[in-house]
Amino acid sequence: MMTSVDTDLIRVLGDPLRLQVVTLLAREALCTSHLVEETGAKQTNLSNHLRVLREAGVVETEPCGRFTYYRLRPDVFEQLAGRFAALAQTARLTAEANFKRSCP
Amino acid sequence: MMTSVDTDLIRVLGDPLRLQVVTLLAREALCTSHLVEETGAKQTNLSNHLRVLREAGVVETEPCGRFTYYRLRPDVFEQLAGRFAALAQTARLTAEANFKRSCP
DNA sequence: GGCTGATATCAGCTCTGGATGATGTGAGAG
DNA sequence: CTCTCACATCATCCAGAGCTGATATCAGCC
Repeated sequence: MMTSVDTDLIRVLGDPLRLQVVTLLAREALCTSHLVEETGAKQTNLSNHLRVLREAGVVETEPCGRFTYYRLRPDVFEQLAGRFAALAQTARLTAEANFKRSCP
Repeated sequence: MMTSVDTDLIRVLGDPLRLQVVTLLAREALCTSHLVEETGAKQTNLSNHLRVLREAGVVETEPCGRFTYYRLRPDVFEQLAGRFAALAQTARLTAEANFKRSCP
């Protein structure tokens, strides 16, 4: 079954600061100092969250001298959007047809 | 700005058991005992998670005698899918055009 | 080489959030 | 009315996740 929309990925995106970072990175590649400036979060904290995003495959890094550019991986979000769209579609169908399992 | 894809909603969906429930409910409306049976989780635990889903507006309930039917609200997922699709699109554009803010 | 600035890692604290057992509520069967 | 069953709520426990300060790494500049 196509059930499991990888929980870990959603979990990673369920944090306010991380989602803010993701939203910022969607528009342009940024390095850590930019993100510190934009979010107001401390460097250490941000670096920890970026590590989480990196390990989840949400972002990729490109070293540039002393700086490190972070950019979003669009395919991750395309897949995620697709999963949710599919879920929405089956839910819509279920709602319209009023599918329900009878009480035992 | 259309930035903030409501973190709370994503957070709610970022739990394995809750996502499993959502996936089950996408196909057919079920009552708690069904979900207990399907997931193998304890009734109390499941009831707690259902409360979270209810308060997040993800599911709606319909009492039916002693039973309570849970059904998914498709619009929630349609919106969510739309948000992620938009995010994916801007990220795709950014990646192809290689938008990056210059290092200070 | 030594220094500075950018970023990552580590260790520790705190507190949220999930799991569980006991209990409350409310509807139907007898 | 009473008993049972479906479900919700409450109180508690504990692991995990986020925040922070200190430290390590690593690249460029002098």
